[in-house]
Amino acid sequence: MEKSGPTRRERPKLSRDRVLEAAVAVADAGGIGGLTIRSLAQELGVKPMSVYYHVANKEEILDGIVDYVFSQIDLPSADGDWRTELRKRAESARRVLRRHSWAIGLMESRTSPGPATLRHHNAVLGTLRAAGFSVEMTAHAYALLDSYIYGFAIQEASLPFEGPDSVAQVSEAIMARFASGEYPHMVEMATEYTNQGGYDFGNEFEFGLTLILDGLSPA
Amino acid sequence: MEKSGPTRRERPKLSRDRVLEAAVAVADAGGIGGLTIRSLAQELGVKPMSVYYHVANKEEILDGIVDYVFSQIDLPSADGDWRTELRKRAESARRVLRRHSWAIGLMESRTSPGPATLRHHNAVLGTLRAAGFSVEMTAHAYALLDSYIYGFAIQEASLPFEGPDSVAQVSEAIMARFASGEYPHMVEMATEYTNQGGYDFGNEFEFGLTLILDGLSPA
DNA sequence: GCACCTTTCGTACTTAGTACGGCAACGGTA
DNA sequence: TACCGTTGCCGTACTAAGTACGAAAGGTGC
Repeated sequence: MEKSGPTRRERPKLSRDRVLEAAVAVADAGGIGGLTIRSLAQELGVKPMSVYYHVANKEEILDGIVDYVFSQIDLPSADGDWRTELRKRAESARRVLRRHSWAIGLMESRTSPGPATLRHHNAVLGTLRAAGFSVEMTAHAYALLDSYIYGFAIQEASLPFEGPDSVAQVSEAIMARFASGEYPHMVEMATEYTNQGGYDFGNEFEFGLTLILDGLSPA
Repeated sequence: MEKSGPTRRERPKLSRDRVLEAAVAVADAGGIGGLTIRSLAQELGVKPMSVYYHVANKEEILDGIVDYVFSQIDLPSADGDWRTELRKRAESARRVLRRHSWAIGLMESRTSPGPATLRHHNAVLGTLRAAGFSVEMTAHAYALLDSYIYGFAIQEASLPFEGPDSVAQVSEAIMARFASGEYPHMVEMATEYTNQGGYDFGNEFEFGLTLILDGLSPA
C-alpha cells in the first residue's frame, strides 16, 4: 500500500559534514545572526532536532565552521621562495575571509582550534623555519602577518559598502553628516581619494603586505 | 502612612549613558554573550523594560558600546613626532581592546560608526597628513596600521590563555593531542619558545608595530 | 486640585536552543 | 520468518531572550 512520504532516500542523508556545509551557506547568506538551528534545519530540509543527532550543540557548529573556513585557505609550501609562498597564502586567506566575513568575529570567541586550523598554522610555521627564520623570529613574523591579515579582513567587513565604486554613493550620504566640519580629514580623504571613482579598499591589502614581507628577513 | 518602597532616588536615575556603561561592564564580565537586556537591567537594578526608554533596541546598545570603546583610545596629536604619536595611540588601542575584547567581534557587524569612532579616525588621518603623507599614502598607512592593531587584538583574544606564563599549562594539555607528530612546527614553537617561561604574547605587539612604523615614511 | 509629562514597569507574545522520549527503517541472528 | 538492537529523524515542550503595548507612579506648572 506504500505509506507514501519521503521514505526513500530522496534526501542524501544527513551527516556532520553536510550540517557544517549548510551552516556555512546560511551564514554566508544571512550573517552569523541568521544562523539558527531552525534556519539550518530548513536549509537541510529536515526538522530542527535532527541536526542534534550529528552535533552536540550550536557551539560545536560554530567551532566547526570556523575550522571549515581555515580549511579553505591555501597552505604555503616549505619549498619555494618563502616570500612568494607567504604572499600566496595571505591573499588566499583574505579572499576566504571576505567570502565568509562572519568568521572573523567568530574567531575572537573560539579558543579550541580544529584540525584544519592547526594544519594551517603548522604549515606557515614550517615555511618560516625552512626559510631560515629562528624560532623566535618565526613567532614574531607569524604574529605580525596574521594580525595584518585578520585585521584587514575585519576592516573590509565593517565597511558599509563592498567592492569598487560603491563607496561613493554611500559615503556621500554619510558625508552629509560631516557638514559640521568636525571631521575635516575624513572629508578630505573621501573627496580627494576614495570617492574619485574606481576606488576599492581591497587593493590596500597589497601595500601593507609588501611592506611587511620586505621588512621581514631570516636572521 | 508611607507606601514604603524605593520611592526616593536611592537609584541615581537611568540615562542612556548609564545604560551603555553598565552594558560595557556586563560584557567585560561575561562576554558579549552574557549581555542580555535582562542581565543589563539586573546590573542597573531596574526591570528589563526600563532600559527601552533610553535606547531603541539592543542593536543601539551594541553600536553604543563599540563607540564607547573607541572613546577610550588616546588620540594622537598632529603636532609632535608622528611616529611617537602613532605608536602611543596604537599601544593605547591595544590596551583598550584587550580589556574589552568583545568589541573586536562586534566591529565586524557594525557599519554605522558613532561620533567617538569618527573623531578617532579623523585624528589619525590628521596626524599622518600633518607629517607630510600624501592623501593616498595616508590611506595606505592607515589601513595598514589599523589592520595590524585590530588583527593583533583578535589573536590575543582568541588565545586560550592570558598573560605571562599561563601559556605553559594550557598548551601542554593541548600538546598531548599533538603526540601524533602531525604538527611538528607547533610543537617546536611551544617547547622551545612559548613554554620556556615568562612568555607573553602581548610582547609580540612591539615587534610588528616597529617594523611597520619604520617601513612607513611620508612620500 | 488638575492636566500633563517623564520614567519605570507588568504582562505577554515571539523566536531560539535544546532535553527527552518516541518511532520507523535497517541489519543481523536464531 | 520472528525477534531485536542500532541508527537516524522528529514531535513535544520547557527555558531564555528581545520587545510591543499600555498602565502606573512620581513630578511639574497652573
